[in-house]
Amino acid sequence: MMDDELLAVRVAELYYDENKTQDEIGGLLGISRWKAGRLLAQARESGIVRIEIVHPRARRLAMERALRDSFGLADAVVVPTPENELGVQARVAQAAADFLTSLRPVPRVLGVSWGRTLTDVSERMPEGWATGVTVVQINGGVSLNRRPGTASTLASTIAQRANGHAILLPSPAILERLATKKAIESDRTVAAVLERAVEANAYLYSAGVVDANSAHVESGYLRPDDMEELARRGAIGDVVGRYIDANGNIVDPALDERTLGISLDTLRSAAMAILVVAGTAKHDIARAVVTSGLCTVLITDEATARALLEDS
Amino acid sequence: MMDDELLAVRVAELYYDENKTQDEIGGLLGISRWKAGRLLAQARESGIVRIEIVHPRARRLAMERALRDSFGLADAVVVPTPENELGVQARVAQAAADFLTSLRPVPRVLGVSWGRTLTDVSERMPEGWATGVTVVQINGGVSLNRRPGTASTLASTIAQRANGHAILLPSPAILERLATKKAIESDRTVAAVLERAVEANAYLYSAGVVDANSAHVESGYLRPDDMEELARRGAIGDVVGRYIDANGNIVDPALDERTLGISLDTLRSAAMAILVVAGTAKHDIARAVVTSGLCTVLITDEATARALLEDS
DNA sequence: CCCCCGACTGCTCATGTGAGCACACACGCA
DNA sequence: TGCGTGTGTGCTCACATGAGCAGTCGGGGG
Repeated sequence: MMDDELLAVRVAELYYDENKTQDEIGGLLGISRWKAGRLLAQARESGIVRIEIVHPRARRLAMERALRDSFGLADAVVVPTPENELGVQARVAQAAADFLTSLRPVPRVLGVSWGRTLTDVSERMPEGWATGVTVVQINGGVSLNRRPGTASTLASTIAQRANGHAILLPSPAILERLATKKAIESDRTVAAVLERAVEANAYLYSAGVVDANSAHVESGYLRPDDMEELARRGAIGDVVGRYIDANGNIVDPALDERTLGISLDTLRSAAMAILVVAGTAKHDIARAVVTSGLCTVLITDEATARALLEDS
Repeated sequence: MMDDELLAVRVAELYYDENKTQDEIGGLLGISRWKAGRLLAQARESGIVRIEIVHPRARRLAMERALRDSFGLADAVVVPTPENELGVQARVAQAAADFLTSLRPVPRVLGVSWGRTLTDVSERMPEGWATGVTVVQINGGVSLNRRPGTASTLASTIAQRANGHAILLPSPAILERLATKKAIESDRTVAAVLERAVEANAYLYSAGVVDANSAHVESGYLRPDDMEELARRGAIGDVVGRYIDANGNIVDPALDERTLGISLDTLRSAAMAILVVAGTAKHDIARAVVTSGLCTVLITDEATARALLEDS
């Protein structure tokens, strides 16, 4: 066969652009119907024919399969990274909202963390996405945040749109003193929430990075030099307020003791823990979470997924 | 149906990325096999699914059809414009070479013009593209050109690779005086070539633009201020050395009289006249040629084709 | 109130398509 | 030369797919 590739191009053109049948193409190019078919398959495989699904809500199923296999996840959702690099979080948040909406069985109790990403997710939940879901906050809130109440409105929004109700955790994320934390934790109102939190059917959370403009610093729970110290100790980022290293281990036990919310072990042993994470900055923390078994479901963008798969 | 589009995306993903069968998809998404099929067709139509043939030799068959219909061409070849904008001519030249190679019936006598584009075409003709084709030069050569002999080597190359022979036109393109032109034209050697030229089965030529670094200026046939004058008179570009306006009419009859080669009417009444034209600069001259019936076959790039179709 | 119209659905049936198979041919090795 | 091997070809057959069609539903207009 002299120039197979060129012929494959002709076949692909006639098939896809002109939608001729393989038989017609065969007749037209003087080859058998089967040869045309084989050339076509070859063209698709070798990438001469590229089939692309261009839609904001489109997913990358091949990568999802790879992620599930590589990290033993129950499920994975990968959305294409948009060109402008800014809409990534929006895309991923939308994907998370879609995932929750079509999740079966519908979780009766959903544990949620807080942060910019999850706020975005909450706003994208469609009205009536489920009926009667109880949303529990799983770690301390952001009452000190400049935009007050984001943590609580986030949970409330998700709950309301499912005609359910939210159970909020009336506590800071990190306490200054261990004693205070113990005291708050044993308070009836707080303890009751935590009890519901560990019983959740599913957890939805994001992850933060060790960075001076983290929500923890912005909210005043940690100071910039605390961050530097954490980084020095090998912290990669945080999950439900708890700072971990590349292996998913707690970096600073003393600090962790003062952090109020469900434990990482609760997350690890959960039937369903959904991590929503987007953007280049979060590649490392995403890897840490995924490799240390903290999530069963990963929802992310294509670039992050590729980064995870590259060195698995 | 609440959100048809989103469903179409899911179907497309499962069909193209996961190659599930439409029946499987139906079962998976809780819709009938036929609905899945219809959604798929819809997704392709609405552009959610984009099927692209990425190959230097790929063509744009839909545009070719449109060009044939709009301008009454016998045939048209449109190649995708590459990203770098520089390889356009190479792509189009390759397409022209391919077109000639697979042209049936094989022309016994092929009339050729000269220029950068055609030189490119000649170099891309495959060895043994045909057998025994006589290649005739149809307009005056470029003996004064800095790279001497391009016009003749171009014709010779095409002829040699078809195991045929070239008939060269031993004359300048434009003569300084009408008397000289008449004299040369009536010379036996020149007249004989022109006789063969008008008998050609097919013509292959390109087009030039009215510009100070045109090959005509570079070769010394015209001066920069001649060009300005031509532009002032409404000249768009030249075809086989003859300058025309947007309607395909000769701009300067006196100049045209001094130009040696086949007439535009010969071209217009030819059974096959193949115009090879590439690049943004040549959109206008391409339009003039195509609308005034100077060619029966157009070989060009996608951007040029689009420009032609936009205001037809 | 009913009826008509259009959009949508799920079907039948003809056609298009891919997996698997037998053969043919060219090549390298004994 | 004879033999295996591997690639490429055209076939059969089962399955996937699209065109066309009748039934259904819902929303205006008489």
